[in-house]
Amino acid sequence: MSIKNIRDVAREAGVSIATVSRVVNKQTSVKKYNKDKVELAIKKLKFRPNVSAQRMASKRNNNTIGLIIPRYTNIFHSFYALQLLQGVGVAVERMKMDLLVHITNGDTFLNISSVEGVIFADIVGNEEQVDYVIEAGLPCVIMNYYTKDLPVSCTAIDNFNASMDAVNYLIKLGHSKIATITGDFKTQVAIDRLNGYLIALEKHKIEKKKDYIKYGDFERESARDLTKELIRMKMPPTAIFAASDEMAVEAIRVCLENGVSVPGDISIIGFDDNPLALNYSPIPLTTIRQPLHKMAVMATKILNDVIQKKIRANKRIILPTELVERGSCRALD
Amino acid sequence: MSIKNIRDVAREAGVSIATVSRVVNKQTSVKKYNKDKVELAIKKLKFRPNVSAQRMASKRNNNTIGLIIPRYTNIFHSFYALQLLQGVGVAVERMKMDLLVHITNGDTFLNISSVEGVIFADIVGNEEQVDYVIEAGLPCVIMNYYTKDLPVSCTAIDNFNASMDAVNYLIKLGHSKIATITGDFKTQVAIDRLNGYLIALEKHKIEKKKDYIKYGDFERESARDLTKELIRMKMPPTAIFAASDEMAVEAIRVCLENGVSVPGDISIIGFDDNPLALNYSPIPLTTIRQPLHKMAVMATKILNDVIQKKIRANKRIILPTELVERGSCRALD
DNA sequence: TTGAAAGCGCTAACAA
DNA sequence: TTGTTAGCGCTTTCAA
Repeated sequence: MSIKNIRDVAREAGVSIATVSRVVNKQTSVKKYNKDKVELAIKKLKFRPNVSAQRMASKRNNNTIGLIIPRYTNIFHSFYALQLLQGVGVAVERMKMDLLVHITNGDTFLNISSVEGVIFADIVGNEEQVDYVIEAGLPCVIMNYYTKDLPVSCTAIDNFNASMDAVNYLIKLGHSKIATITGDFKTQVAIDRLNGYLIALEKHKIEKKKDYIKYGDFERESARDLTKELIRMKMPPTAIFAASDEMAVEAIRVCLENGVSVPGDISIIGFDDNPLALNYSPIPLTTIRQPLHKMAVMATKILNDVIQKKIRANKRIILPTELVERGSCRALD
Repeated sequence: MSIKNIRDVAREAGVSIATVSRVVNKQTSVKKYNKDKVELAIKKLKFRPNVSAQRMASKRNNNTIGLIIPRYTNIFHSFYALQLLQGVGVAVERMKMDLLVHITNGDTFLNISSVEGVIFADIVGNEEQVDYVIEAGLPCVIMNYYTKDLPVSCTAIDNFNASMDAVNYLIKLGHSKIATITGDFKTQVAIDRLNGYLIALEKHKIEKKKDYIKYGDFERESARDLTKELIRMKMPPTAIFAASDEMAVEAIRVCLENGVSVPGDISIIGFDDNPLALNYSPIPLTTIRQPLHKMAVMATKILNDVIQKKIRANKRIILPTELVERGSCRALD
C-alpha cells in the first residue's frame, strides 16, 4: 500500500540493507542466492529507491538534467521555446534521462541539487542563475546565446549575419527603403538582428532612417501598430525585415487590410521559419530558417559529454541559417 | 567556490543550523537580529538549500510535478506530445512549479520521490507505472484517456463521438463509400476513432467493407501505401476519414500524385487540426479540432487542486471537439 | 561475501 | 526565541 523503503526489502529478504543496496546498484559482490531473494522482495514489495536519498548519500545525481527557460510573457506559447524544448526532449529521450524543466525570470532557482547539468534556453533574466550554476561547478550549456566571457558551452546561430543575409537579399532585389520591426531587446537575439540590419545598410551605403526602425517584441500583437505606422509614412518603405515570422505575418495582414499589396507594394521578410506562423500567412512568407531543434539537440549532447567527462566545458557552436524564398518579396523594377 | 550547506551558513552567521532552517523556511520565531545575520550569510555564501535533503527530512516534495510521456517512436516529434507538453508547461509556469519530464515505454520509472503528483500523457505502455503511482498514494491525472476503472482523474476528448461527427459529416455530403485509415492500436484513441467510424456507418445502415479499413499508426509514412491501396481498388472509396492530420495530408498527397482529385474524386477528412500538418497540405484540410492544449492545462490544474487537497482525486472531464470545414471534402452530386 | 554504522543536508520535535 | 538531536532512506567505508 504505502511506499516501501530499503529496510522493508531487507527484512522481507532476510538480509541487511547494505546487501539490498548492492543489488539495487548492480554490484557484483552478492551471492546469487541472496541476490535472488532480494530481487524477489523488491518485486513483491514494489520497491523503488528514493532518489532523493540516493542523491544525498551518493553525492551523485541520478540521470536528470535541468532546462531553464526564461519566463517572459507567453514564452511557452512561443515557437522558440517549444522548439528548444522539443529538441532537448528528443535528445534526453535518446539518452534515457529525465528532464527537469524550470521556467523562471530569475526569482526562483532550479533545484540544482537534483540535476547533473543545466541547459539554459537563452539567459535573459537568469544571469545570476548562470553564475550560480558555474560556481557550483555544474556542467552548463547555454542555447541561443553566444559568449566567450563565461566558462560555459553554448550553441547559437549567428543572428547578426543571418539578418545581414536577409537585408542583403532585399537590397539585391533593388530595395533601399527598408524598414525593420525588431524583437524584444531583453534578448541578445533581438539586438544582433537589429545590428545585422544596420550594418547591411551601412555596407551598401544606404541611409539609415530612424523612422524605419520600429521596436517590437517578437510577438504578433506588437507588429500591428508598428506596421500601420510604416505604411502611413509619407515615404513608406518598400521592404520590411521583421525579426520574427509572427510579426512578419501580422505585417502582411495589416498591409493587405489597408490595401497595400504584398509583395507588390511592400516586400516582407521574416525570421524563424515558424510553421505555426506560416500556416496562417495570407501569402507564402520568405524568411530565414534557423535550426532551433538542432541547436537544442546539440546542446543536450554537449551537456551529456561534459557530464560524462568526454569533453571540456567550453564548446561553442554556431549553426548555419538559411534563407527560404517563398513569395513575400519581389524585385523592384 | 563549492556548494555551501546549512552548516556553513550557521557558522558564518554564528547561529545554529536550526535557526538557519527557520529563516530558510520563513518561520516567524527568529529574532530580526539573527534573521538578518542569517540572510546576509546566505547571500554571502550563495547558499541554496539542497532540495533532496529538504525532501527527505520534511517528507514534503518541493513544488515539482511529474509528466510521464509514453516513449513510442517519434513521440517527441508528434504534435500530440508537444501540445500536451506545452499545455502542462503553461500551467506549471503559472503555478510557479517545476516540471519533471520522463519519457518511457514502461522500462524506467519516474523519480517518484521528487514529485508531488504525476500527469500521464496517455498510459500506453505505462500501465504498471500508473498502478505504482496510485498505490503510492500520489495524486495522479491521466490525459487523453478516459477510465472509470482507476481511482484517478482524467481529462480526455470523446474520440468516439468526434469520429462519428466526422463520418456523419461525410455521409451528410452524400458519401457512402467511406474508408478509414486508423491510428496505432496501442492507443485507446485509435480504437475509439475506429469505433466511431464503424458505428456511424452502422447507424446509417451503410455496409462496412473490410477493405475500406486500413490500419495505420497516426504517422505520415503509414498513410502512403494504405492510400495507394485504397485508390487502386476496383471500387475505390469516395471519402477517407484519417485518424490524424498527418495521415490525411499524406493521403491527399498520394491522391494528387496519382491523378486522383481532392476533393473532386475523393473527399478527405483528418483529425487533430494540427497546424504543422496543415501547413504542408496541398489543399486546405477539413478536420476535427481537439483541444489538446486545454486538456493539458486542465489536467495540470486538477492535479494541483488534488495536491492542495481542494478536491478529491476522481475528477473526469471530457472536452468538446469541433469540426473545421476547410475544403478537402465535397458534397456528392 | 556480508553487515554494522557513519554520514549525506536537512527538518522538526523537544528542551532550554 | 534558540539550540540539540533524532531521524528521513540511502551509500559506502570498514570489519568481520
